[in-house]
Amino acid sequence: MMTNNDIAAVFKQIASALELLEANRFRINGYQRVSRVLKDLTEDIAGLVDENSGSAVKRLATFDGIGKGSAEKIVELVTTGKMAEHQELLAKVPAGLFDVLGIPGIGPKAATLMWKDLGITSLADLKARLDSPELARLPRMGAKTIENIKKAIEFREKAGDRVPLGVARPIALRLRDELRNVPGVQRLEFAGSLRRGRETIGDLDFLAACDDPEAIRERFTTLPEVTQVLARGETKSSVRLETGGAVLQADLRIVPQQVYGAALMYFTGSKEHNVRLREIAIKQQRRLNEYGLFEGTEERPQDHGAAPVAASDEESIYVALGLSYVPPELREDRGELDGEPPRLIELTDIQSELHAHTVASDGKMTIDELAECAKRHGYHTLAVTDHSKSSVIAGGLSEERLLAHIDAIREADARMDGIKILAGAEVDILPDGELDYDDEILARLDVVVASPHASLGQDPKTATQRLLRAIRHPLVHIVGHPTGRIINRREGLSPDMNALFEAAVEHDTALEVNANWRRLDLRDNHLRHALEVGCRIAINTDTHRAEQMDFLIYGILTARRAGLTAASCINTWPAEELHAWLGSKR
DNA sequence: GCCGTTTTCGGCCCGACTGTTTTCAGTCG
Repeated sequence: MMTNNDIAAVFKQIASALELLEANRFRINGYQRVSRVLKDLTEDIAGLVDENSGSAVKRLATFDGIGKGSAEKIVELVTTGKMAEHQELLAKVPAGLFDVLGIPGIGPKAATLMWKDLGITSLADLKARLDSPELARLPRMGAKTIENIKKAIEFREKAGDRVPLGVARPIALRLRDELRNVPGVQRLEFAGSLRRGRETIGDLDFLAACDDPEAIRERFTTLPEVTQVLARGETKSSVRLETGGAVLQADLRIVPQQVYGAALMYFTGSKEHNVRLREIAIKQQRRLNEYGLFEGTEERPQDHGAAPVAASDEESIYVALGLSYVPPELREDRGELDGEPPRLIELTDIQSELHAHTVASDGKMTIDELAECAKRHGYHTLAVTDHSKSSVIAGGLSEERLLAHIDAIREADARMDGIKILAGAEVDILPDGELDYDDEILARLDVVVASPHASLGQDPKTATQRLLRAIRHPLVHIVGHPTGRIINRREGLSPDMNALFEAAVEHDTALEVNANWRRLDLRDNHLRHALEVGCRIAINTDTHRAEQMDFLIYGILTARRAGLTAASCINTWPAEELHAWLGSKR
């Protein structure tokens, strides 16, 4: 069974092969865009093709970036398991060369030279010949370049995957605060995918405005975490750093304060969003770059004394282009420039936590400690939701223990002021969709969060049926971390998400955005489609220890990326409204 | 390759930095 990601990977590889064969760069861009669009789709392409390959071509070609040609190639790939063009390219380009191209600093020109002139066809080949005189004889291949390639290979092997948001963000906050202490710094923020709240981060981007550029540059390139300085230019520096077990690249861009907004916009990206904005500017006979929005189409207007139409803040640039301000989380070229962006949910909108664990199962806090923690966050309601009996490793509760636990929760609720404590459970959705407690027990609970924990390698059809049963169950309020994926570690279930969303609307069951940064499940693009059909959403931290309640920000960022408004999130509702909704399922 | 409020051809974002260059190519984001 071919997944959307599999198909996207084929298109990405075609683009890489064409780069190595020095094809037209716009054609390469075209294939790259198809790959990106495919990754973002929630419709199961293979399923679409299975139903009717003719209409699948038409449907696929309706997505921006996918034309008739690519649509037909997708159908060919899904129906035959192969794509002629892809196979032809693979016959021309050695497979190992893609890894060489993946080394930072090695682009298509260098990789092609190594291949054609020296017969290097894999990363192993390259590593074996790093010190050979033939390599040094290639054009533009001096001692420094070779040294940089060595370090880049080392970095790539050590750094591995993109860094999860929850690892990168605390590091970035710490570095940001440290850099803000440098004398003369007027503004300093992080930008890039971190500011956009992506679930994984490629590198850390910082933007500074300051009186004394040399001071901030010096501090940045000599931070104790820095292991290598890659660039140290007038306005841009680049380093590799190791901290807290993470290996990352970080960039610092320094600009005058009066163009800070334009630079922040440019540095926040995404690249594709920036390209769209610049195209809009061109249509208006203007030019947009990191120094501002300028009248006319002259190159580098900032060098010729031109005054920008807008530059100091991001919003003024969107407005000058005739657009609404787009929050960073939405800047992904997914249609955010058409029409008015919604008013996105914020951290302070959250008023309840509906998924949290205590020492009764695998949490570290007692009921009282958990409730105090929730109170400190200003919540009006906390649901205590320990694991059910099948989650043996997590100390899941037998029916007897659960009944006693419910009593203890009720007592704590009676004892404590300032917060409503609800008796709940995180009930396993068993592999066949059955729940881990029977209905009589479930009916005694104020809140039922039903979540999949085991058999997460199920095929999509079985997984769909499994989750549908839970969504349709009249006593279930929320389906927790619906796919069970763990970022960079486990794919999780791949059900027909659209079928889940429709059922969730029909049965008034909320779907969770689990805010734990290892999960972020629902993920952003799933959630975007859930909102299109009108699902109710819960954002929960799944807290096991006090500090994990601060994971909420990752759930909020993910939700904002999907365009979630406060009203659609049950955790934002006032107590009476929330309690009434929970009660409607009893 | 894709696309269209200059639409079926002719465009397709823009700038910084490094290294190896005598004036710029390659890479990156």
